[in-house]
Amino acid sequence: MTQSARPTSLAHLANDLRLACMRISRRVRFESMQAVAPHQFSVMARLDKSALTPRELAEIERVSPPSMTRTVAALVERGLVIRTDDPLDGRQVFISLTPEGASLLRETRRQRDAWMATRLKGITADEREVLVKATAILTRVASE
Amino acid sequence: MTQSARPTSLAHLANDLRLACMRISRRVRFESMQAVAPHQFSVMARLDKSALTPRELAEIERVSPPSMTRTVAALVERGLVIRTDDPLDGRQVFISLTPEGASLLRETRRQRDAWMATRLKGITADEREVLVKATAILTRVASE
DNA sequence: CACGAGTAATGAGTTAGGCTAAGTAGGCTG
DNA sequence: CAGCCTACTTAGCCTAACTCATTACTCGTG
Repeated sequence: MTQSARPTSLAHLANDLRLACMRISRRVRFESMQAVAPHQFSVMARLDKSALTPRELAEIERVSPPSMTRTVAALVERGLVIRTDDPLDGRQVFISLTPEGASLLRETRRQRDAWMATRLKGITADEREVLVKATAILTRVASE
Repeated sequence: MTQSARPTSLAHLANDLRLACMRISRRVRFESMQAVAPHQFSVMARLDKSALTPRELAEIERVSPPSMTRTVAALVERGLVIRTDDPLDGRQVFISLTPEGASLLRETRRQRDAWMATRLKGITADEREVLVKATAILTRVASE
């Protein structure tokens, strides 16, 4: 009630929309499978598109290189990612998903989507139409 | 583009909307002030409306009572919250924000809102109207 | 072509926050 | 008032972050 019935100033919209997104995000993370720790899952998600070096992963995840070494080691241990030597630069290694890792990633995403879809079942057709339009805007805003 | 131009099935909407919310949430968390650790900030936010006992905080944050003891101790140490004995039940204590804690909370929220508001400056009036409606729906969905 | 500077990754050691189990103090009830 | 329950804390362990130091390799230059 405090959220939705307020004047539509930009500041209020920013506040309410931010809170709504953060709550949704929080609940999605909570409800989904906990097969790997959040920081491990985050790394796996980065590897979905392409293989990366430990340093790149560390920078993307804003973590120190030794921490990433540790996280990667744990994922290698579990068979979810694999290390490959760079043939051109002997100092570097590439980290990529194993089939098991890719499968786990897909499964987790499927569960998250399922949770979200369940939530959306209760809305009306009009509301759905609003959310479809809003999603396009939000996606653009998030990527700016 | 992969996000917004897809058919409006419930499954696609769930996926796109979830991703958009999670990205926004992630970016807000990244961009805002890091004066206190996330779990500490979360506790402070809970104390904004009213004082709570350690047990209540532990349950809300889904953390064990000893962990909450530690978190609260760290916040007391920094002067951001204060412990008050319950005059009716000598076992209990109440945790509440100090003026400094309340001030830090406001400042962090202000920063987060500012980030979000900046993002929203670029949208059209129509889009804003869509987001206002969507926010009400999302807020309801997130609290179900 | 050898050697010093620079870079990638990792190892060692510390700190912080999570947990469980156990302890202490205060309230409640037969 | 004895015994039990509850609220919180302390103790001890585990994991994951950090910094600093080390190893292995690359590259540029004298």
